[in-house]
Amino acid sequence: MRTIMKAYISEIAGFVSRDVEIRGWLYNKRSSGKLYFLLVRDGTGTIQVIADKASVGDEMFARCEELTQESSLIAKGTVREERRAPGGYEMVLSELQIVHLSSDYPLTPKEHGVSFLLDRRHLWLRSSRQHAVLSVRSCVEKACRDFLDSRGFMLIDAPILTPAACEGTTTLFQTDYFGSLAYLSQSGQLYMEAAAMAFGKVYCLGPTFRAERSKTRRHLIEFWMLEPEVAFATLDDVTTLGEELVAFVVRSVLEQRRDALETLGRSLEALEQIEIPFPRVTYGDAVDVLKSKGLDIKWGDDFGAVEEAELSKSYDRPVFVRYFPSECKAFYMKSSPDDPRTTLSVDLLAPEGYGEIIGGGQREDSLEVLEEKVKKAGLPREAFEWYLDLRRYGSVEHSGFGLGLERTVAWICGIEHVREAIPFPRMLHRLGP
RNA sequence: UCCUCAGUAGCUCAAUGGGUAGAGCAUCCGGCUGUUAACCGGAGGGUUGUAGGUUCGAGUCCUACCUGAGGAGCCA
Repeated sequence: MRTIMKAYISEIAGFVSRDVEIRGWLYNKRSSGKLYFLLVRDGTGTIQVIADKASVGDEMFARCEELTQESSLIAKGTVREERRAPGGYEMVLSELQIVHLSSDYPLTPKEHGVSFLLDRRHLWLRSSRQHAVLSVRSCVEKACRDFLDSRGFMLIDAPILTPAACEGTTTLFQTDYFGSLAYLSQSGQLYMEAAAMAFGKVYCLGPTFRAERSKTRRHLIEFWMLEPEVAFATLDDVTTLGEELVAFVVRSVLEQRRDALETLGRSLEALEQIEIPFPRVTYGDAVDVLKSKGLDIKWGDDFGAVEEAELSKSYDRPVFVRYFPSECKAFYMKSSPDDPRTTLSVDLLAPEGYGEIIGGGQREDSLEVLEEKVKKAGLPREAFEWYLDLRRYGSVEHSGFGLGLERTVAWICGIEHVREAIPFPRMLHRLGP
């Protein structure tokens, strides 16, 4: 018996007229009398496998009949180009082995509700849309890392268990740490500031946790952030960095995951417009614009979902809003030298109403001013002594930002809710599977 | 935490003004030689989220609770 080459479906075009073996799961099947059309997926793609009763024989044809949705199988056959087949290629079956017979697979090829699907997220991942979204996520993470690595940044992994709040304002998950309290990190930023003083240009990419009772399409309890931090960098430097990063990420997805975007029905034109430079407005100007549009907002208010959506609607690409009032931003933001009411801060709002995907700015580098800000924010000084040290031993101006991975993926994919942009979402009232 | 909406078959939904609970998909049986969420015929499948109330009679009306979804605030 001759050996047959194993192939992945994504590479099937290179095997035309050859006999190959594919290993995967039955996505769906259709029959037409003496024919079976098996839609097989192997994680890299899907292909139609055709079984002709006359040529495969009664016994193998009966095995096709026996196959249920999501049964695992090994199929051997000849690859050919076929216009009538989805994807343009199909495999003419010559041998079929059922690895495991699935029964009563809960996700039928028809519609399901969100709650039902989320309860079965471990199975939902197998569907083509989820496959597409998560392949974009994988591409976004790689593009982020490639971009920063190519610019000489060092990856510094931030701790998850921390002794205190990074930004005392938001709620933290608490856990026991051998008799004392520890908290799950809500940002790696403070540690990145320390690392920037050691390595110059650094970033972290990892999960963060917010124990906020948020319940919107833009919120997760556990989400991932990319946080670059650069020594000797100003607000302008880091604005430009964010702009080039986002443009690079979008371009990478367009180049490498076009098929996924098409599966999702994403408008490619909207993404192709994402080119630098992105518009930059000041917080003050943004408030004036919003007022002129009739929104009820005054100087000093932070932007809500309505304000963000209204602002981003005016542009066909992401827009930077800078110089927010200090009351809207965290204690470590450096005040503007020419207007102490405002901070050297920057948010990036994604278009099409997807809201804030970047938040950052220039950090306070004066020991005295930072001590005062820690005090004013009502934070426990002891927990921040190490952070204050960074201003005692060779303090320099430095800046950075956090990019929300799921919001970025949701925007690029054009999906409604961030919960689909992460493999296993943790949300208010949902911890599992 | 607040506001709005919804819980009926495994899933997605329907059921006039209160009068015997219905369809598609899935499952099982039968048919079809190029299907595209295939199609056609047949079968099984229900304590209508829970508890109470009104009524001759409640999926439908009332009260409370539970669960979920959408949104707000906060933020990425």
